[in-house]
Amino acid sequence: MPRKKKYIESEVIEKAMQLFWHNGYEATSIRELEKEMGINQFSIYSSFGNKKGVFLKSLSCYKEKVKKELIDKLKNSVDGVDAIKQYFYDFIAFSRDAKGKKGCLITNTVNELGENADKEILNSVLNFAANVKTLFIEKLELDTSKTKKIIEKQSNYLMVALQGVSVASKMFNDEQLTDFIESTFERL
Amino acid sequence: MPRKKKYIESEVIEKAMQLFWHNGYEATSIRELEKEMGINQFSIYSSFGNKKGVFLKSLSCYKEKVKKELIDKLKNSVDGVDAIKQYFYDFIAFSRDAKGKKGCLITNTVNELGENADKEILNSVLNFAANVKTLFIEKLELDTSKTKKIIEKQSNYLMVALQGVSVASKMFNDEQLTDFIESTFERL
DNA sequence: TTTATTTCTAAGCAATCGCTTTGTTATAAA
DNA sequence: TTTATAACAAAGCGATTGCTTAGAAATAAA
Repeated sequence: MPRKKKYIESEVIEKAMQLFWHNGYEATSIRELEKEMGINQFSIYSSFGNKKGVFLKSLSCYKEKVKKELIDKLKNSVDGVDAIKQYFYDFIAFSRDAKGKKGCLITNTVNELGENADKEILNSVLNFAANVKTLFIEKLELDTSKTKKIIEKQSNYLMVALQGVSVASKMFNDEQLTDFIESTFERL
Repeated sequence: MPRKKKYIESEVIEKAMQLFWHNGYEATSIRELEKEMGINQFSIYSSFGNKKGVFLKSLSCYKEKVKKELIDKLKNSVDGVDAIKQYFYDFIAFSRDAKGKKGCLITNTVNELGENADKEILNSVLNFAANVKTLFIEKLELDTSKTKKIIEKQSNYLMVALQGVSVASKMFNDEQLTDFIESTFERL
């Protein structure tokens, strides 16, 4: 009996995600979300509950996007360390668009909300980081000469390095980023 | 003829800086600054003009603190690369206090405000990064076997690595951070 | 003591925040 | 065609934002 929704939730969340990615969580207002998502506040709240709900869905959307555009490529590669290195370069391209340098939404969120962030948000973020690390470990294990201990150390190294690239991609130029990535992978 | 101020500007700015360091620029309200600085809004505005003015002074205060507690030690060291490595470890301790993990105020600011930040703020931030890089270069040059090109590359490498430590220090544990620092300096 | 000047407290400004409510419009089942 | 139901647009809620203003309190010079 009721009329149908004029919007598709996954489509409007993609737009919300872009806004959070550009501006961060707190700096993104419901009014801006209205405009960007193309639906009004009532629809936002009836579909997603509250601002945090929109953000959590946006985080999921971001993860899917990363999976499609970065993770799957890494997973399917037959290379080990070289594939991870390519992931770093791919991420830099991924983190940019016509509107500017956005870094990584996950890293941005940790940096903005810190350890005192809402637990659901924090879980979502940490869960993603854990997945990436697991994937790095899988790729490192392709070199069977490496011990478990070395692989653990190198995966920790790569995870922090990735955070560095995420922040640095906002302020450093391509030469500096290339220097970093090349140096990072020189001895792995 | 007039009455005297009850507060010392440098003292209240130190407290404002701590608040910005913990919570970021946007998330710090004038009301919170009032409480933390121990003076009221009128005094804040008459001394510093506006919120941005308080923040700019806070950035200067932060830089002085870093200089005293980290930079001077690095400058005075006779070591080269090892002194930089120690700087990384010192930074981690520096970035923590009883209230939590704060990262680096400069990095936090870049990550929060991005490339669209106010120009005065951006200048202040980029100027600091340039100073640190110059100092790293000086220390790298102590090894006279390194070419200019290698030193440029390694200094870029170290600057991005430092950003990584700053963000990662908020969410990673000490073992992961140590793995990162040790691995980072294996490559120099 | 008087007076000029500045700091102080405290109330108040418009604008915006996240969120809710109200009343209208559209639509699928009866 | 009627009717129940949900989506819609828009106005409005109290709270908070950065910032200003008005009046009282304090103090050094006259």
